[in-house]
Amino acid sequence: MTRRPQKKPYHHGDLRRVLVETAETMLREDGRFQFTLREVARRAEVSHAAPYNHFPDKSALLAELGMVGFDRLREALVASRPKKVPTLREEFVEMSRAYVSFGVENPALYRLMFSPDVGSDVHLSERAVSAFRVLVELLERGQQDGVVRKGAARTLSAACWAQVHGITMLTIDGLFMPETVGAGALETALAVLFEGLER
Amino acid sequence: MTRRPQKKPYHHGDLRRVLVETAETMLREDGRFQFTLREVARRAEVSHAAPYNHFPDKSALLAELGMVGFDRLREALVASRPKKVPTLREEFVEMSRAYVSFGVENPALYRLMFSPDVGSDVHLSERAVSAFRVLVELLERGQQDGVVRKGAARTLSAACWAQVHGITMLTIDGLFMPETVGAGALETALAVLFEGLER
DNA sequence: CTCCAAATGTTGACACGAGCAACATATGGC
DNA sequence: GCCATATGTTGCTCGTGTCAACATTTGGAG
Repeated sequence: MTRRPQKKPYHHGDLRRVLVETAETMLREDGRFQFTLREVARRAEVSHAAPYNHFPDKSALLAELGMVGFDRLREALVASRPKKVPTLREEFVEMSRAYVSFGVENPALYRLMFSPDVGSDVHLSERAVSAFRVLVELLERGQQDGVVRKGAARTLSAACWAQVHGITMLTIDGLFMPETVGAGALETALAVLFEGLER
Repeated sequence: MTRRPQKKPYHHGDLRRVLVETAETMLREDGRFQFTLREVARRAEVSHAAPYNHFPDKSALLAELGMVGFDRLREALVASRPKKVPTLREEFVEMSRAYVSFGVENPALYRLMFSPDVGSDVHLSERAVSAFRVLVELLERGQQDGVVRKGAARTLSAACWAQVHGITMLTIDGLFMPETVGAGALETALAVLFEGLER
């Protein structure tokens, strides 16, 4: 009789996961990146200090969210490959679109992933590099097929990463809009980039 | 006798400007973007509520700083033109370097310029577009010389902007470092980009 | 010159978030 | 069964953004 499942037990049981998920939801709702630990606790129906049993401080929770974000991004990139056997260029464009879409659809999360608020967490950088590697592999295949110029694949990939990251950020900031940069700017940017990659 | 110049007069005289300059200094010192209105007031040797006579709220001061930042950036771009009559490519590379240097040398300010904390201030966007136009003009000249592919110059410029913005941001975040992206990644990225711009 | 309205500063409040400490309750290994 | 530990709670302290009430200056209008 000490346990009444319909009433909340003293111990939550899986609070850490719930906190992360709740925070994720808040990021998705907010658009703006502005959430408080206390608000997360409130939504999780837990006292304002409870999160400190699972995260040393706020930025640790943010770092966790950032890692989740990079994992998601990585998955989105991997999943972007077209079904039909595509040309490398098609594959490249699809992956780039997937990247930008991810950021535009999750602006607060995306910004968080690159925010200084998460501190310079080593694990976070590792996740970022892990997502980055998906791009490196694509370019390596392109080099084997002779479609992509010679050179260190990770260096060429960095150029691509910078390009899509820049497009994503500017779009989120409302600076990459048709009235400013013209229609079809995304397509143009990707075309310029890819043609620069060709030998 | 009501005025004693060596003692601080009740009215500051030019507080608005001092606040902006103080805040700028703090941004330069901080590296991290983390400053408070009260700290600005403290440094300006003024009461904590004094800034509210000049800015409706914190984000208004931030927006002002952002505008200053875009003006500085614009000046840096304009000043980047090499002395000797250069090829367009040289000019392009120099301007890009100047852009990235600006961001890397003023990380907190640069981040602020693209931060959601400043709100979507219309004036800020205008300043951003104004800086952006320097790039558009360069590409238009390139098109007249037949060095740059045809197409709306502002759309091609957007691709460049995204590239240098991405490089700058990733560098500030410590993700565009040699151990991750290889040595000479900046040069490679700019080469890829420029060659993509050529017809 | 005088006097008042507006501009500009100051003090003191309030609400709220981060983080810490002391305490309460559950859990799991012995 | 019992106690160390993990997990939650309550209640503080401190700092920040913002507002309201009040003080001091300044710049005209008369």
